[in-house]
Amino acid sequence: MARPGPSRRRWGCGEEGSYRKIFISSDVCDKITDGVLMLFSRLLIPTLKENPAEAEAVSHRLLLRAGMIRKLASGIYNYLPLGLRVLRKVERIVREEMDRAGAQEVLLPAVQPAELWQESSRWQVYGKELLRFKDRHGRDCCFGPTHEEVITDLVRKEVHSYRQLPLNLYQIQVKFRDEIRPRFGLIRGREFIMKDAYSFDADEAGAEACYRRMYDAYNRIFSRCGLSFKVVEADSGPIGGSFSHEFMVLADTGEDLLASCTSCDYAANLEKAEVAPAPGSPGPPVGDAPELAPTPNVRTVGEVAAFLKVTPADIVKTLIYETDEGPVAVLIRGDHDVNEVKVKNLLGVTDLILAGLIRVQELTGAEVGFAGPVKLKLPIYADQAVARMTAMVTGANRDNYHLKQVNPGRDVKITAVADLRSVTEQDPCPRCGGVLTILRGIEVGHIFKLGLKYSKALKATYLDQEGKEQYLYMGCYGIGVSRIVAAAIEQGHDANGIIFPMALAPFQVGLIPIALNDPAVRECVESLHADLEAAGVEVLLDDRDERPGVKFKDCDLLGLPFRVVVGAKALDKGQAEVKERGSNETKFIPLKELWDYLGKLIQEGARGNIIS
RNA sequence: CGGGACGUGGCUCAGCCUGGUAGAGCACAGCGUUCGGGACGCUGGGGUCGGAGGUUCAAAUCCUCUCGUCCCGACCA
Repeated sequence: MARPGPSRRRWGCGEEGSYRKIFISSDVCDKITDGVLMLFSRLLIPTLKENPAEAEAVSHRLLLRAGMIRKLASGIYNYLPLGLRVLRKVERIVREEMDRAGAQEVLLPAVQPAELWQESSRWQVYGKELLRFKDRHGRDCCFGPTHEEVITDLVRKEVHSYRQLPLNLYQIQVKFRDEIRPRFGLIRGREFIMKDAYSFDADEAGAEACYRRMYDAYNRIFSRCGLSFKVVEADSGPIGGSFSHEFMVLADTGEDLLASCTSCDYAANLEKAEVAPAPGSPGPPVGDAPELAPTPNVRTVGEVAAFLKVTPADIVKTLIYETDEGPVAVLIRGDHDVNEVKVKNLLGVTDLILAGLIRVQELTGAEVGFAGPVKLKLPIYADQAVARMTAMVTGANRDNYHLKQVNPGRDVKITAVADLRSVTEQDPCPRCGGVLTILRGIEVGHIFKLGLKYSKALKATYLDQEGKEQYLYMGCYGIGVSRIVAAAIEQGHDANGIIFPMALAPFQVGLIPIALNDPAVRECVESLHADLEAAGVEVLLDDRDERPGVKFKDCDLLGLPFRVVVGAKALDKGQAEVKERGSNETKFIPLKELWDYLGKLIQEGARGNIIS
């Protein structure tokens, strides 16, 4: 019989004849050792009927139920054979696209010496997330949460000339971040698998070109993974310059909020999303001076609004923050939310913490709930919406009193006005004035320009054409490889289990024989299995001595895109039943056409796997 | 780190309030019957009730401490 397509021996199989007689147990072990057959009964796939108590998020639950992962400790997981297969699929796509974009794969150590981190001064800065320990000689070490230091060290030692540039190195590595709160299984583990790439360029223009190449590569990667995602502008922190994008998989369980315009292509992480300044200019001050109003035990915006019969938009919250440069006050309109990332960036500080009850009393002279900007002896930063208000209501810095008719320019000494709040769906798009929606997403990729931060700290330089020493321009590009596995499940599932995109499914076809003891069924399944494997289709043959219902349930749970059932009835007509996991469509296909039928569908579904 | 919940065979949980025999379902092993959507019968193995201390004649149950896990908020792929 002619084999369709190239005979791919993906699992290093032996003779074609060895596909046969798969149910003869004495042979089976040999074949398994050879890696020829993927028999359900031989693989470690400990599926669970019930939801594990420890799992809440869909992907976490289903990964456990499908026997893909098991927890070893908080935020630390074993990958079982099926889970690993999915992970490998992601890795393969990532490798292919990184290579295609001109990056080179390396493998850097997981354990790193403290010296490098001290050199970049992140040993002090990184905090408790960095897992530190000592080796037997008492030398400080850490388990790498990221590899800027290591890669920069490598490159400063090996790269000295502009002739060696540009350079883009990546790795797929286990990382460890001692997260405050690991959660949602693979979405936020402490140990996780990440692809991280670092680019080195002679100048800024080169760095930006590289950034764009990575941007394109990332789009290809996530498309190929079959994910529905959105690229958003991201906060790059104090060092990042103007370029930073995050790749978000849209999912209700996402931990990130993003604002997206329904008319243009503006999209940004909520931390970053700009608020368009309102048009027009503020009206003249109202009244002659602020007016004291008793507000006994009335503290929150809601309470004050109700008590004084005004709207939250008439009120201004005065938030007292502690920073590494001392305390500050931030003014936000009552119906708005402060955006601490924006505040941090404006102030150029790394620590920003709401002051405690006692500190607030020290600094304002009143309990929390009565702080106000009038005569407050702190630097005062006002959101642009506040600066436009007239006759606002604020705390009086006196217990049980508020002030009415406060006018920013007249009564409050404002240090600076800026965009300090988060956008809402009521705000217009800052680019086109269109309508914004707020969505949830899982961050699966982040690219940003590092500039000279690390090359300066670690003195990574090269000689340019004039023989002048120059710092290397760096970029950094991460992908949460293990997180993608979870994200794909968050996006693809139903009540029966996982619905994997073709490109990530551990197998493309689940082959289920009904009534194994029927020789005709057995014969048919054997040859189908052989034909499909030979056609390059990955098949999981459920050879277990289980009732059909059990096999159907497991097949659905595992999320294999196609289920092929061979039963006596259809077989009499020379047919097999093919069910598509995603659509639940069932068709009876003549056996002879099966590989052709499936092959086409799989190719279509896995456009991702084909490099165009 | 703050707030909440929970730790009882491999899994899901009951028992705890009101102290006295450790239970169910699933899973597992054997036998038999079944066999197109998580079958059934019989038999069997498996738990120092997270750990330590205390109260008590007696602790899964009450008290204290401790460890671990999960959920909600501040970090990040």
